[in-house]
Amino acid sequence: MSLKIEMEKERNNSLPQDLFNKLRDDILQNKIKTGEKLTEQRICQEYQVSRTPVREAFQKLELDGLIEIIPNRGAFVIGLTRQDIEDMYELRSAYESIAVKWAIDRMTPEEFEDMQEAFELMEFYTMKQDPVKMLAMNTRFHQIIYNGTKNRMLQHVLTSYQVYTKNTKVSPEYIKEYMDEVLEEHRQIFLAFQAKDKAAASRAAVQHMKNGKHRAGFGTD
Amino acid sequence: MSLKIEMEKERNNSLPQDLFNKLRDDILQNKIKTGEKLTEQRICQEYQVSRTPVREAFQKLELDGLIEIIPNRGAFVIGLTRQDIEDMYELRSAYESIAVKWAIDRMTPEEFEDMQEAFELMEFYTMKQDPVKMLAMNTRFHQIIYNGTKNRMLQHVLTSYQVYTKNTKVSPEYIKEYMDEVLEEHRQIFLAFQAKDKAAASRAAVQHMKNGKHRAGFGTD
DNA sequence: TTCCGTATAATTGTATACAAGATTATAAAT
DNA sequence: ATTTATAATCTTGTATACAATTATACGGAA
Repeated sequence: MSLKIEMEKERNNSLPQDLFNKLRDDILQNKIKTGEKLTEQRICQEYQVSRTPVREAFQKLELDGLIEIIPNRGAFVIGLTRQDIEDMYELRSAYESIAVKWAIDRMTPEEFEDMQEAFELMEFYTMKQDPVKMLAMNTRFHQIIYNGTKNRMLQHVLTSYQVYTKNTKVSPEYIKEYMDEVLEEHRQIFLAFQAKDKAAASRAAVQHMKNGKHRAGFGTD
Repeated sequence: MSLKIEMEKERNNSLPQDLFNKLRDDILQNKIKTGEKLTEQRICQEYQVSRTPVREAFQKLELDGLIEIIPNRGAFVIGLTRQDIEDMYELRSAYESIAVKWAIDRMTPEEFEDMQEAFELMEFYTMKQDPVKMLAMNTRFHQIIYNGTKNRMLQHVLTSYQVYTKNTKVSPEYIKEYMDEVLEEHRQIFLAFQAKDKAAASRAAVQHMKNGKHRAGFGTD
């Protein structure tokens, strides 16, 4: 099965973790539909593994709110509604605001250098008009901030939102038109970090989320 | 074993779910120390179950950030530092603020009635000086708000913070002194809900968190 | 046909078995 | 005594087996 081969390429994690990641992406990308039942056996055959790791992945999916496990009945997919995604931008915005403030105080010099490098690469790939690599650096830029907060709960939730957002987003081609805009928003965040200006960083992060929501096709409520 | 008997009393959930809840509480209450290795066999013997449900519970604990599973090595407890708890109050505050605003718009009349009842019972148990039942109603009051937001992600995160806070808190006897104060803070929130005043509800919720942090022995940063 | 009950099949829940990797103990060599 | 190599033991990772519950199919009665 193609899915299995695809997965084997990048097997640094445990089997349950990989299954979790794959199933999560499939649910977020609507390859697996809302309400659908995830039969253990089907997943087993699809990935050529036994029920044990599949069940362990299911437990994680349940805690992540992507499926509901009804005892003795099975696992049912819970998708994201338009409202869920719209809400998520507001939740993420609140946490991004806190994150930049904490990161400015708690980040190590090494992490700041990483951030600078990530930003400069964003500039580079914007210039080269390479949306895929630009997006990868975008993800990295934010991830460095999350790690800089030194708070596991915040890191986890924001990373989760990042994955959700990425998977429900539009094509790289569409992004191409907005690359300059996105770069400028990150520049504002980066400059605020350089100046260690927490208020400015917070404003820039919130604005970035607001614009991101708009770019993803959601009104500014 | 006493733990098993204790657990059997309230077995409406699945076995992995019960194990998850029990282990989470034990970690938060520091009965299981930070850094300690959770051997599957030990948990199996303690609860008289096989490794399968134990491993499934471990997966959930890992996603919740309470343990770290190192492949082929085992599960190691990650505790909460004082800084983690202090941070949590700020994270929770930001979400409580959003929650009351959403709940005011999205709550059903039935949910509002439940909220009113929960508040009135808080008044009653404050009068009766019963801190345990007062605290139970406190939990219920907030839970009604969370459900009122109609957003699963927010519900999940806030419920999680609630569990964390509850388990790291001081004794009911200590709470007794603050019952009137706590009641008044909830009255402010409730009145704002009655008036559907989102700004006032947000202010009241944030103030409630700020005071709660102080009562738990954490300076107002 | 429609409804209901029973029997059969399918699926989930839990326990156990086996394989692979990690840890510890033992013994030999320096 | 210390160190290193090797073997035994223990722990985890995965698969399978068995038990319990649920879903489905079949057949008879109204």
